[in-house]
Amino acid sequence: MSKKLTPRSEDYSKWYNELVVKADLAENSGVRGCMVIKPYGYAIWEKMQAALDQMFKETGHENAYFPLFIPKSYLSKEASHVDGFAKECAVVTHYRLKNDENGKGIVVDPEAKLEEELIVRPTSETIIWDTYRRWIQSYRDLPILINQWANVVRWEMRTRLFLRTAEFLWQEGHTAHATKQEAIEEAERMMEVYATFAEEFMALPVIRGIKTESERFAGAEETYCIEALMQDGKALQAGTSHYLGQNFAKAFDVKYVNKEGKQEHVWATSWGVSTRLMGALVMTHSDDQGLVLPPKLAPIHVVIVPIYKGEEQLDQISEYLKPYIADLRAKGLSVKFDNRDTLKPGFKFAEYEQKGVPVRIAIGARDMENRTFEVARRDLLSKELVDADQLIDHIVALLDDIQETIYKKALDYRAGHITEVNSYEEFKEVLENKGGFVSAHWDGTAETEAAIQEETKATIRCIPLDVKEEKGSCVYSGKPSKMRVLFAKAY
RNA sequence: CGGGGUGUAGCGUAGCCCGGUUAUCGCGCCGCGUUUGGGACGCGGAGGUCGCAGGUUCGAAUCCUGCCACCCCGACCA
Repeated sequence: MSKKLTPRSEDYSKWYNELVVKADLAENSGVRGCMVIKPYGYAIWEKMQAALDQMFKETGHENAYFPLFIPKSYLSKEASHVDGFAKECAVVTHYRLKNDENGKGIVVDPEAKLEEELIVRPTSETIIWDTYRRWIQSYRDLPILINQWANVVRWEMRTRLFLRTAEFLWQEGHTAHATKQEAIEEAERMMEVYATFAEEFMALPVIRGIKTESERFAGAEETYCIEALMQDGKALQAGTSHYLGQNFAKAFDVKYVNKEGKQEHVWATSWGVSTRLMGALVMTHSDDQGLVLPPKLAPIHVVIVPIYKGEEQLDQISEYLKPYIADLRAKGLSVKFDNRDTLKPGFKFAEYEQKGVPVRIAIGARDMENRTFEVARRDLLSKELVDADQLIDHIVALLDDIQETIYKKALDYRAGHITEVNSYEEFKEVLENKGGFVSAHWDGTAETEAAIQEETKATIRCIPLDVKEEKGSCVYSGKPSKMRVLFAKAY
């Protein structure tokens, strides 16, 4: 790497991009704003998918799949929804190419213009609600609890690897309920699922909260979110869950007959997390040597690097290791034995550190003689000798410890970067010099929110769910305020 | 979409302002040998539409025009 990488440096974006590329997660594809997710990066995404999918199933959801293309007219049925997405839609206008008559290669066949343009989904509310209309007649058909794993396209002005790509992978849940209360509970439940996933699997502490009206999802009545803090002091929205009220049901005329025989519009939610979580993972735990992966999401838990002279010694080590590898795998661990002969151990050490493999075992003639293994942990970059007899138990416990340690580290960092302020001067000073979340009183108006954003680039990340009632006055307007909200500069 | 910057081998780059031999260097890659407890060394070798398309010129990586991609800042956003 060309310069020392530090997550706190001004050049954070460079650090981030280099780290992602060097750690073999992803790269820019050259197709505007799209990324190639490499196998190692995708393996992490698959781990995330598996964990989330199980949590969705445990909360009663099923997977389904809806079309990529959305007729333009669908999008305009819900007024605020179209306002929110119209400016970033990819539009399909034709369905055929032909050879240019002047021999200039392939051109769009003007004869093949679509009667109605198709939008590449930026999110699937509209096409799903158009479908739900046909599926729902009676209260007996409710609730519908469906999740979709898909890709979506948002023609963003500016893209950033993992955090904001033109095409991204995500899951979107879309549920329909007979009552308002049930829908609100669903939206809150899924926010909690996301928070649990972030904290237990990603080792990423998050703040549960609700968005202000101006930050709300286009078409939602309430947007719940989990907000995380990155190492450079910027906030990142890691997941959202929306209570949609009856907005989409009314726009798409989705009604059901209740027990009393009366027609009613259904109540809706939608919720999603995306490959942005990969960005959160990188930016939360990484250090100057590369990635640090939480064991629960690491594609490789343990890498074993042999240290030897000559083929004969390598064979001896391979043979010696067999039962240990089998035992580790029997514990459900993903173990890689790196017996590549062309690279020196030091090179391999550095490579796996860059990739964030949680535990590394080094084994050579000396260790076999002493019946020990050299065990190194990625998070602390420390090494110790472990008795061969205790290896398996040690590794299992070590992985748990790493998961917990990096979570605590991130939690401590965040705790040190939530600052209560009581004046606008202090507000600006903390934002400028320290970063992180700024907890401040706010008068509740969109005008104040916009003015603060204009002047400081900070937005209200959320009104935390566990906020305490507390009399105060708005840091900006001085008007009375009942509680503090969290501001931050955000990605 | 507005402002700024960059584009030369897989990666990182020199050369560009001021046009002129065979386009520079490092890493990586291939072969052989020696190595292997923290990113090895020697010798030999391969690899280039200088982002793309036009133009100016006897001659363009270098000057001009257009386009594309990427990076940064802004507006927008998961």
